[in-house]
Amino acid sequence: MSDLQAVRGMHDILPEELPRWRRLEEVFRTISARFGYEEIRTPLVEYAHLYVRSVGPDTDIVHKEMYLFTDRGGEQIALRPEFTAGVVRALLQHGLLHRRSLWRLWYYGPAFRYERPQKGRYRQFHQYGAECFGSPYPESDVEIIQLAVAILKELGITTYELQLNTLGTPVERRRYQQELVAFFREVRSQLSAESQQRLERNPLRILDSKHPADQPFIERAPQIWDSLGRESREHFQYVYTSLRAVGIPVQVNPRLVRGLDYYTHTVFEFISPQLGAQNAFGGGGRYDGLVESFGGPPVPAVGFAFGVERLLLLLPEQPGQPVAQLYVASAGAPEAAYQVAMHLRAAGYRAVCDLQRRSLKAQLREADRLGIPVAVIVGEAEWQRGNVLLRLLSNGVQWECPFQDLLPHVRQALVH
RNA sequence: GCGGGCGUAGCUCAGCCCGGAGAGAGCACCAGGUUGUGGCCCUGGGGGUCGUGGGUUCAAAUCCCAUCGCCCGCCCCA
Repeated sequence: MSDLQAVRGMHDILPEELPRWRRLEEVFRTISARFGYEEIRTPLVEYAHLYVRSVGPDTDIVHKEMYLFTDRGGEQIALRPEFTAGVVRALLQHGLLHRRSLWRLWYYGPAFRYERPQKGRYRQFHQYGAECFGSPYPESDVEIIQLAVAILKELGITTYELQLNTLGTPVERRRYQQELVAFFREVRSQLSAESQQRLERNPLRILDSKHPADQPFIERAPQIWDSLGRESREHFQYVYTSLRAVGIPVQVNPRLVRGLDYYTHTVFEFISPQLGAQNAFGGGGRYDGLVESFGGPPVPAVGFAFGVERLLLLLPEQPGQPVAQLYVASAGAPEAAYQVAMHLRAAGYRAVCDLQRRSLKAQLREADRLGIPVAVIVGEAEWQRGNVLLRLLSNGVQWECPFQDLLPHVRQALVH
């Protein structure tokens, strides 16, 4: 069994689970389109350096979670740990930003992080996300969040909280970070070991530490709000008030900082109490400096991503659909039954028949179990007369009809 | 990367603490009862290296060690 085991943290999606996945994928497609977002697909792998530059050299993602390998040409390659870097790279590589000043894009697919597996956390996981390039204005932040909310609404997911914060401009953010470092240095020895490390590597993250030892200092720490200029405040205020205005409940969380280095201004997270430790099932924010830092024009952008596996944990059950509409059973005439099935398929019906040479009884049991509503029974005697039997599995009503007239009879049988 | 819990049939689990006679139950699956008719019922049947490896013992599902996997918390994030 151990050699017949999927790689740790990797999961099969079995036929019975696929209806729910397809439902999600369909909603992603239709709601994105409704907002005018276009799909983009980028490779599963990129040069590792891309993520060092975008996500940040001091983040855990780059530090210890990337799947890295050297290809046969000696290049350092990474399995994508997220999508934004690849999307920005594609935009620049193909010069798309010269063709249009605004791009609305969405993506969906697997991503990889070498983490300890847990419920809702896998090494191969799926993300849906959307990015809007070309607007520095808060209207685009609001649109991106509304897109996310529209998807949740369409899926029937209602028990969640949307948390919102701002990190200001890169300059303000840097200034704030320096203030934070200065503040926490004073009490360094009293902080948790993790936070002492964060102080050097990623000080903002001290703010969302769960460690009890850190809490009193976090409460007294300087607030980002005080480091912001007028424009940043107005930007945040606009986002907040217009979300409230359209009835989206928002919780301002001044300690929400998120783990990627490229965020500026608006950051947000969707969290659900149903998920346990991995309670964030979506998140995003503005990243105005990223495109330029890649060597492109100074194009502002905002985006977000959902963790699809976590969304799935929140998704209400779907009623299963039967694999076929018709079961063509044979009573001593298997070849004729196969012929009848092919006839029905040619007419567009989903029809299956027995492949195990089983008894009629077993065939009907199978049909019932599969939830197939109508059986076409091809019996030797009736076939001699050019007829077949139709049987409604719901109530056992059964009748004989000429094979010639099968299609109208089937149509009628399926109405019941 | 750290701490804890759990791995027995396809699934849910009992048995393990207090080692010993055939490795069990329910559900699922297959067949028969109806030699051409599903669901309910009855009868029978198939299916298990007790996660894996090692150790202790006359004897290990049961005790010990290691290892792998899953789950929970930390961490991280979607």
